[in-house]
Amino acid sequence: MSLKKNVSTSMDELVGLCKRRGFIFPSSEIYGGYNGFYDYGPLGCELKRNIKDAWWRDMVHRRDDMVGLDSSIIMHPSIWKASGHVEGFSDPMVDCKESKLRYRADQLFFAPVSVAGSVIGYVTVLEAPDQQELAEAAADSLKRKQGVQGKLDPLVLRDYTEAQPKEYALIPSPATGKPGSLTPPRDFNLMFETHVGALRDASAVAYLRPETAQGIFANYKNIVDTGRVKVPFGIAQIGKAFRNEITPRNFIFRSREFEQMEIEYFISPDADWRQLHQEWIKTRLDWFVSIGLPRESLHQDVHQDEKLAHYAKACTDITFRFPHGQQELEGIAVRGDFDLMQHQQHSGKSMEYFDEASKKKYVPHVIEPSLGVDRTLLALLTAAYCKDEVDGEERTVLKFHPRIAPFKAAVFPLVKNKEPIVERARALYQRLQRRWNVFYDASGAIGRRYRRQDEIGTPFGITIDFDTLEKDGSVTLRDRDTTEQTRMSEDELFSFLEEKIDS
RNA sequence: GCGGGUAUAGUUUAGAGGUAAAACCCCUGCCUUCCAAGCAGGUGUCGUCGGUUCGAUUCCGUCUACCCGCACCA
Repeated sequence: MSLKKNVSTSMDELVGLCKRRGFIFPSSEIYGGYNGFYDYGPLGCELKRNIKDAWWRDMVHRRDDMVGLDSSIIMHPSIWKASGHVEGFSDPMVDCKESKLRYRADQLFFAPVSVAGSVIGYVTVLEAPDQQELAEAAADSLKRKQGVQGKLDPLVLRDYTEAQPKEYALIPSPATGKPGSLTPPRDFNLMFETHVGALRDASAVAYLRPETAQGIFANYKNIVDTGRVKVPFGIAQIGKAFRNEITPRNFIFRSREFEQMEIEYFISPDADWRQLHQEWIKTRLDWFVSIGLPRESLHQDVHQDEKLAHYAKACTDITFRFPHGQQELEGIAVRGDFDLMQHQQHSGKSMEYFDEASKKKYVPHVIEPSLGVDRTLLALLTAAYCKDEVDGEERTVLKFHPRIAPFKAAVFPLVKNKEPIVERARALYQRLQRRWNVFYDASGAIGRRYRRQDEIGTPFGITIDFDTLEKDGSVTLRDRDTTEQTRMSEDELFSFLEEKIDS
């Protein structure tokens, strides 16, 4: 058997396999599909559930400092005002009609150029550390081109969102340098709106949550008051989130409805957050490896200070080599006390915590490891997808870790026209089924049945043959990745599977 | 949102202005003592809406979805 590395898994192949085998379907496909939404089929929902279960077990059940939460998707609209999503979770965009380029209005700066109080034109610069100098140079060149004498008045840069309607026609496009080709800024809030109650007026507006994290902050006080938790501790939540993305793309990587697994880990303001941050990064990297992502496919993207959001002290993304490029899987941010302070201010409720150990009162800071379930699933599919050759025949294999494989094992009677073999196989299948999600298949040649399971990532095939009945009761266990076979007793089989799947 | 491309069975493809095909897959039966075997049978298709036409899956337009590039991704 020769192995080919899956160096260039193409997204097309993956999408095709997902659909063909029932992992993922386009949403509403019978009506032509619906951009940005996907459905998880029989195998996909098992895979997804296994990912979430593994995360919950490892991050919540197997730790002493974590508790869980399941908050509502629609929450009081004030939550999103406090969090900044109503104001800030939007990107006003500007298009240049001539060059077809698009800019974020808040990253595009302009200023009227005036000499001795009279405006001779406008200049535009893109956001940059030296934008003031660039603008002044542009203004200078404008003055010379127009042959105007005199000293330039000081330039006052404003971003494009502050432009007056009458100025739109005067501001030059950064691409062409000519005025008049920029559109007015178009506002785009990424939150889905809905209405709560019978009235559909402005007072009834509510939002589908764009992240699960705010549900955690909103319940922080409840959990501190009732949960017998002590800082440092974390609250974990898994749930759907919704963002009205401008351009969903790359299959389930960026969709409008997706599922998050988020932790808010509350720490003392005096704690060594740099070290705790590093510990979380390691914890999360190890976890990805434990569910089957190769360590060498994972990288860290450390955000530079100037790239950080205003509420973050540090942020490191864990990225993965997806078919469409090296992209973010999980963000691990140090958010300080921004969110709790915002909610304290907007709700008027104290978010202070009394620390018994230090006898101090404070609002805790947080470290936020936040990842997408769907992205994790896509990463696992990408990593698992392989094409092998077995005896000259190409086969497609999903080399899932047994922990997350949709089916843990498949049971086959070697032939189906010998009733005792079939009976014995069904009996074993039913025994296994009490414990794991397993599959039974009696149709077709045994080799075909193995290949079918290879393609959906079932790690083990168990075959009942004549020796099982006539000799020692042993069964054949066939390994998906090596295709090697081992005979073992049913008792040995159970302890083998237990070790491989549940450890 | 802009530009380009694509859309025929579950998959990969063929096809012609006049009853739409093949291979593989899938299902059933027979056979089969470990890697997609064989035999017999079977299900299933022109993305949407509109126009031209006696007749459109084919020509034209619309919409939708997908792919590539640009832009975007607190």
